[in-house]
Amino acid sequence: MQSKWYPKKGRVIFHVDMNSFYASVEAAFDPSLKGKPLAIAGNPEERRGIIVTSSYEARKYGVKTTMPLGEARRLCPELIVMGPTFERYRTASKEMFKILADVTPLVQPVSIDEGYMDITDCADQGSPPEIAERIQQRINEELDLPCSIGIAPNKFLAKMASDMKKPMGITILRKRDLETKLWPLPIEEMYGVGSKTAEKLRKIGIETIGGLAEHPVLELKGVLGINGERLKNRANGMDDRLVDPDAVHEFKSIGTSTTLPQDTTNDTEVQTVIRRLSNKVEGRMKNKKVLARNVQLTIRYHDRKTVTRSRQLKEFIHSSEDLFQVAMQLFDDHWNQQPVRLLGVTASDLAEKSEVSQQLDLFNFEQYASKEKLYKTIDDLTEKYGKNPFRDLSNPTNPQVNTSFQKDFLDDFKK
DNA sequence: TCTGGGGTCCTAGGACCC
DNA sequence: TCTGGGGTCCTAGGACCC
Repeated sequence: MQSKWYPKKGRVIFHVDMNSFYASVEAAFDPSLKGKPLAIAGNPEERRGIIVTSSYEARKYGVKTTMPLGEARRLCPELIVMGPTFERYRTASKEMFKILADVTPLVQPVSIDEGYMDITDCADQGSPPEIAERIQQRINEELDLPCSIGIAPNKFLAKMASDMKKPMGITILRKRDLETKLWPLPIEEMYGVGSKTAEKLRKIGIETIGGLAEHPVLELKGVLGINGERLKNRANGMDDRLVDPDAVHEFKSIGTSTTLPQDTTNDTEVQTVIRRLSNKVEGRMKNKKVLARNVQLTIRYHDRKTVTRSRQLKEFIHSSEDLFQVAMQLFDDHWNQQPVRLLGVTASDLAEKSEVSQQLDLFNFEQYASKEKLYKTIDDLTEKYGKNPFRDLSNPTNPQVNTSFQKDFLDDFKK
């Protein structure tokens, strides 16, 4: 949520973007790879082999992210291809964010290799370009990794700025630079505009970010809905989103999926895969100490048509057996008998384990002298807080527990 | 050469309640 | 006797990003 408060004074936001991160980490790990065309590809020998990241040397040959491996090899016969080593990337990422945290606690990681910083109150450490340069040098000297940094008054402009000079760039994008630096760019280079949106915009005569910036908002809303207005504001350099260091902990779903070695219609094979995916999701839920109340199954068919089917549950679950049962039920209910290419299991509507067990305690009636006493206590507290935090008291297995208000309520109740 | 796996946010319709 | 409109929840799909 955005705070209602916005600073009167302009902010200074950095976007730090690691350059071809996976490839750079591998080259730092094994310096003999430096200066060579290198690509990281998911499972090189299987059909899921697509390019995840490539070094700048490889990019010169036209090797690009999401390109099938075979095509990449054709474009660049001497391409060195490696599978990903995620542990290495996670370690490097942690070290990188440590360096950012030395400047300010206002760091918001957005993925393994990029993050925003709000350095508005870091004037004592030097000018923004000086701070950026120090960060870039430290990451380069201590981790042997290149990065680009965008400096701007908000997140959107900082993001666009970090893209403007790579690798090892530092780019300042001020409001007064919009006309010369941002507006001439083709519309699809705008963050938030993908191929579908770009196509719609081109249909109404918009070719550049500048064209979007000055287009009548009504027509934009007609074509893109509320997003049309937001994109127009961004194109005009307006973006109020705050740098939120806690956002990274507020994840909303945990899922995993896999493309099968071959398409299948075999029920036991499907069962084996869904079992494996459920185990994996359970493991990650355990690590994060969360329970889930919604399970989603993804099926991609041989023709790449993808359907998702989900079920909202009465109670929170955590075991792989429960995940498996729900996912398998969804499969049996909705599979159209066509060969399956990919399967996925996702847990969502998450709650922290500690909060859910508090809930269960609350409704363990035996610990109170009587049900009447429990309800009386809840009534008293409801009066005190002006509202009852539980959606439906007649169904104690279906409470909602995600707000701090509810936490306070529960803490109070325990007294 | 045929297109991975991890996510988030938004939209829209139907069910249901008031 | 006929009927409005708001709000929330649930489900499914689409768009986008790294």
